[in-house]
Amino acid sequence: MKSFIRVMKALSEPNRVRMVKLLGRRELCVCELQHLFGLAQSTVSKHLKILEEAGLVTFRKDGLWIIYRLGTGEESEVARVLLAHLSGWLEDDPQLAAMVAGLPRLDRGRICTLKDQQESSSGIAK
Amino acid sequence: MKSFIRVMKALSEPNRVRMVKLLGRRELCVCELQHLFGLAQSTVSKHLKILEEAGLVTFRKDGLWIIYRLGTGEESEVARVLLAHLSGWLEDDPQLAAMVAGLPRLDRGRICTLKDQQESSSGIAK
DNA sequence: GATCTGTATCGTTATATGGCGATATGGTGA
DNA sequence: TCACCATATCGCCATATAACGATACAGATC
Repeated sequence: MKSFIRVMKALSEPNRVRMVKLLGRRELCVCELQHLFGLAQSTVSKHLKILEEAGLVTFRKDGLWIIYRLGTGEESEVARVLLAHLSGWLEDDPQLAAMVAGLPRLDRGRICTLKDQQESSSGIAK
Repeated sequence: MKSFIRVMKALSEPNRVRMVKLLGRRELCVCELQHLFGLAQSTVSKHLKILEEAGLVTFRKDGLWIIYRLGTGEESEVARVLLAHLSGWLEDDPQLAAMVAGLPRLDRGRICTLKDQQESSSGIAK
């Protein structure tokens, strides 16, 4: 029951669901997600931790960057099933669509390196 | 997105999930659930409302009783898919198993009619 | 109509959650 | 070693949620 609830709670928050959907397109580092969502870095990090503890995402390190990608759902059938369905669900969410549209223009090397972070007002969601 | 979140939130609370599982066995009125869970009547009613708004359960009236049963998920694919999976998931939850074991002994006419409600300490969950 | 009785709603309280800024951590490179 | 940068963690605040008791509503019975 506990692991089931963990997965359901993780997917009970719209921004977390959008993160999962985006990671279904391609892997993303924390600062890319931060720019896409227009949230504080600490907020994004916390969301990712919740998703990771639910078995929905994993990560690898690349230098200073921590790059998140979809989990395989190996540890949790619930996670596996929901990940499978999520790839088709919610494609019509406007905020998600806007972020997906912005994905190609998203250049990790350019975005995560600038220190004038106030330019992060290019954030889309909330 | 909103209806998706509604379903996920509804299934993010262990007692609500157990209610869905129990209703998968047979339909139950509010006071039967109240006795099974050992919760206040108002709490049970609120949980059922949340499940109903998510499309996971429906109800019919039988005299004074309001009898809840599983929804068909007609209105929501998310609800339909999760209801289908839930019938197999979580069968090993101890609290749920205890309630399922008590189902045969549960007699609506006997339980819901007594006014000595302090006997409701036969509640199992929490 | 008056009165039960089962259920829904309201008001309150304690805890959980999402958000932020500040700080800690840990790898990179001078 | 010493900055520096991306990320994680901490502390705080505002809102959401689960619990309860009290009350309102609605059907049944007298």
